[in-house]
Amino acid sequence: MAVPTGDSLESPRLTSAQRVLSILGVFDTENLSLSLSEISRRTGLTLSTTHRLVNELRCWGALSRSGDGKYSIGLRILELGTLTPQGGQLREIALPYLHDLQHATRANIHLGVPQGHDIVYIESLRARDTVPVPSRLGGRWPMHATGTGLVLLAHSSQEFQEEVLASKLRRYTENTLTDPDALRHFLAEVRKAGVAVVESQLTRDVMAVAVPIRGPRDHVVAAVGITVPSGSVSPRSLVPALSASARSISRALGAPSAAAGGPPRRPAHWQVREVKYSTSVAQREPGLVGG
Amino acid sequence: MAVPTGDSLESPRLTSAQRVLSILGVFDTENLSLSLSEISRRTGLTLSTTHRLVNELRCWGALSRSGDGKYSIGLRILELGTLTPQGGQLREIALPYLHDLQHATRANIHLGVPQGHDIVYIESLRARDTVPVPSRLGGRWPMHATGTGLVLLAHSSQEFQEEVLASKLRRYTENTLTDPDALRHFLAEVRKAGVAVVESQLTRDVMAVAVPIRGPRDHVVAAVGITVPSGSVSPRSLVPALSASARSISRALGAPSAAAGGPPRRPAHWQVREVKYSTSVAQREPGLVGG
DNA sequence: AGCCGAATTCCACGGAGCGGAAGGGTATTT
DNA sequence: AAATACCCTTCCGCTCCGTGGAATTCGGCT
Repeated sequence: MAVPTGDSLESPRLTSAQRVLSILGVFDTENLSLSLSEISRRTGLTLSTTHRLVNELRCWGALSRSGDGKYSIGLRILELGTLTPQGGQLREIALPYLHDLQHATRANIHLGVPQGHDIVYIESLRARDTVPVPSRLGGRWPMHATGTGLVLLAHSSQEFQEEVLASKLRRYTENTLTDPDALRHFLAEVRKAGVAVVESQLTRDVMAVAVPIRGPRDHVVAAVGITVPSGSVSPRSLVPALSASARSISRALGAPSAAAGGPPRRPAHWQVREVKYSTSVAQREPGLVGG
Repeated sequence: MAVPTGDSLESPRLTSAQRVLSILGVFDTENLSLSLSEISRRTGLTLSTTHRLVNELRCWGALSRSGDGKYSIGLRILELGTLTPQGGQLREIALPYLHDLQHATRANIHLGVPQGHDIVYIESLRARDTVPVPSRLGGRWPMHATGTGLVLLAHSSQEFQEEVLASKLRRYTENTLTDPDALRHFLAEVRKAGVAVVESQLTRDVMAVAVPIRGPRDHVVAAVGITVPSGSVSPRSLVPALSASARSISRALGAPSAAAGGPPRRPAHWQVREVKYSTSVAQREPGLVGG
């Protein structure tokens, strides 16, 4: 159905569920707390509608009201977020290894998973005495611009890779890989070497090294990366520690290829119903995090 | 079955926003992934309604579908959760100090903020070689049952304390403080000593030590706690490190009483009656839907 | 005071969303 | 192999809920 209005501000005909979600969607890192009117303006909803929905969200705990009368995201959302397969179990399992890795390398450590064309960081351990990197827990960046993202992309399906390569690839620095052919070549290298080393792709004078993490069916489910200031240390020297950590995490996740010594260890009493195409991590944790 | 009998599940006349939220609400730590039908049953919504709403949520990223066709909470929720004032900035600021604290003590570290009558953990650093404690990031427990919760309660408004004491106080172990008078006495001790030391209140054979963290207006905005196995170390020996960390975090948050170089903190008179809005504690929900 | 913006409440109308029912798929049972 | 029992998906008419405009209150600023 053609849109009859030539108005630049057409009414997007939202469903009521979309209205609710659009309210949550106006919050971002630059808008951590917003007044009712601001929410109304940014969503395009009328003030009365916004008022009613915001109150329902607040009662449920999805929004909270701070001292100045403004609204921000509520703790209930934080709780919910820990229930994601990635942010919950995967992060939980990986965390001790990431701590060890940071302790050993004193660098910034990131753990990321794919979502859409982006990579989302489900953990970000920042070193105190190194360059600040623009990545935080919950942060999202295009895959082609980060070391961890390129690792994930390299191990994605062929069609997905082409889909990403065909999209608009934003250039962040002069080093950002945006040429499809160059990227294809780079991704092949990453697959072959098992590690991605990038320099100043997203941020100048920052080097990143990243390797994949595999899950129960040996699929790449996440990537772990280290970022250090350019020239501080040889990136290659970080690879062994990084690889070891990634392998430990993979093993803890039940990845066959990372199984210790003998045959692939299978989590007992855990019936895996044959799944068609599992792009996400399996559900239950083997439960051997501690010692 | 359309009989409006006095069934335990009567039709609660939900608004459409509540329907959306109720879908998100059926996920918890024991139900990390649910099929469409399960969501439908647990929410009480009809299958077709559930189907439509779930799809809208999935398109937006609030839900994701895993390989086996089940749904779980989506990464977008995780991202949103990092935008909460507590889970975002506060956690971000506190994290390095908590890491140091864990490194020094090798114990479980928790950072919690109040919500309703509960305490919610916005960070949980688990020691590898100690007892497992039933607390995870995003976990929620009654204030009266945890060391951190008791600290927060002790520094809440008088009326809020009474409100909590008047509510049903669940007993988790034989040590759980459930008697209002005993609790009042304990809370007074906590205020006086500036630290809460509890033993096996929530979990047997686990000791917890917790101290408050103060924000810009010197309000207690969070609590940090350590848990160790009973008898392993003297809880008192952990207090100095814990207090130092809490003070560092308070200072980083801009708490006047923790300002660098200032005079030793005096046992503040807590008659700060003019609590305008304490951003967190005074979070009641007077606005009831409908009305 | 007067002005302005924000927040809150009220109400009638219209169409979005609800739910019943039917169709198609897949695994489990007889 | 037929039968059974789920589960997921789609369609469509009716109804009731949500919408948005207007009116009211509140608070800050000149």
